[in-house]
Amino acid sequence: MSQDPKGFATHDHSSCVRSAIQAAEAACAARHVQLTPVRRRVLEILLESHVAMGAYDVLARLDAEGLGSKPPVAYRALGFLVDQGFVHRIERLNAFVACAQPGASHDPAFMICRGCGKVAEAEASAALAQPAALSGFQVEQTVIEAEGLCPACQPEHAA
Amino acid sequence: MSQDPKGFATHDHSSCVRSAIQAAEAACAARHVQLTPVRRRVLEILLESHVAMGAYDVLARLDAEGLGSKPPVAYRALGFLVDQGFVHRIERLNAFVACAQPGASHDPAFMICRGCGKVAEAEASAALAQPAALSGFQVEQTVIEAEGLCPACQPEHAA
DNA sequence: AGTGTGTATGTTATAACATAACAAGAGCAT
DNA sequence: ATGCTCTTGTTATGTTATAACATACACACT
Repeated sequence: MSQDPKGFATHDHSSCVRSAIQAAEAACAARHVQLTPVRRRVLEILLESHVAMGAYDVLARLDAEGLGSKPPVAYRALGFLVDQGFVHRIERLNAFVACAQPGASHDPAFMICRGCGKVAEAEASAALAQPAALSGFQVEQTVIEAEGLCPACQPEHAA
Repeated sequence: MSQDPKGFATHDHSSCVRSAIQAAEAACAARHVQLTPVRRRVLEILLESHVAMGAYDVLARLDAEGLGSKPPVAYRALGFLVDQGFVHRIERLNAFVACAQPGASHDPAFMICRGCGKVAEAEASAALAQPAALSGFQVEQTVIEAEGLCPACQPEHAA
């Protein structure tokens, strides 16, 4: 698929959230796994923005809401959401971001704005297919993360 | 350049080490920075294998040799080596590996074997060029890390 | 109702990774 | 000898992540 990366463009965020939650609910039902209150709330928290959050930031929110105060609570919920593909881990930041394209590609690529922290999701070209084939390496999972500046955070060059 | 990834193939490792050290010495001289004993030793330690090491593993080695026992010693040396391009940080592992291709590309891509831990370095195709252009994102640095199995660690399928 | 099973959560403790901040030495130029 | 810069030493702490064990809850079977 050659989809628009979507990430940084302004968009109807509330519908973005709604569809993500619905997709998660549907997927959980289909897979016979539970979107429990903690798990659902963590997903909602991450969906509030397209900014990546650390596990302890998420935990602080849970704590404030009385949903849990100890690290494993946050890590377990995040682990579940990552396993189900509703949330992605950003290795570069040791942080987590809600999946922007529910149902779309696994092994996505990310563009991380160092200005505003927003993370956009894009299609991962098979970046290592050729060298892997050459060397006989069997790729199981690929991390592709670019850091830089989103359009809104770039210094105006013309004016 | 469309270079052989080299990584997992057996090779003359001592010459591999020698050339890396020489390249580092030359580069340091050219840039008027110092390859001090600690820095040099850290590079040598990482060069002993193509396996990524955590900062604390490196530190343990330094400590055993009387070269330093506190985290900042290791992190400073590693930071220097990364800045100079002699060592790469593997985000996925929170670990460090000696650069296998002194002088070659910046922004390399890595293949990480989950069996033996070896890390091979390859050319990073411009994996995000297209989506970045589409969305107006200005890429400054890219992390490309594939995890999987190197040829030696793949279960024999035929026999 | 009682019991077993599986899944999820609560809690303690600790492991693993990383850096801020300040003190002290070493080399070199003035 | 004084000041400057770079490097290292050290203390303390911050940040990220998980192992291990206890508890609870739901459902299924008898």
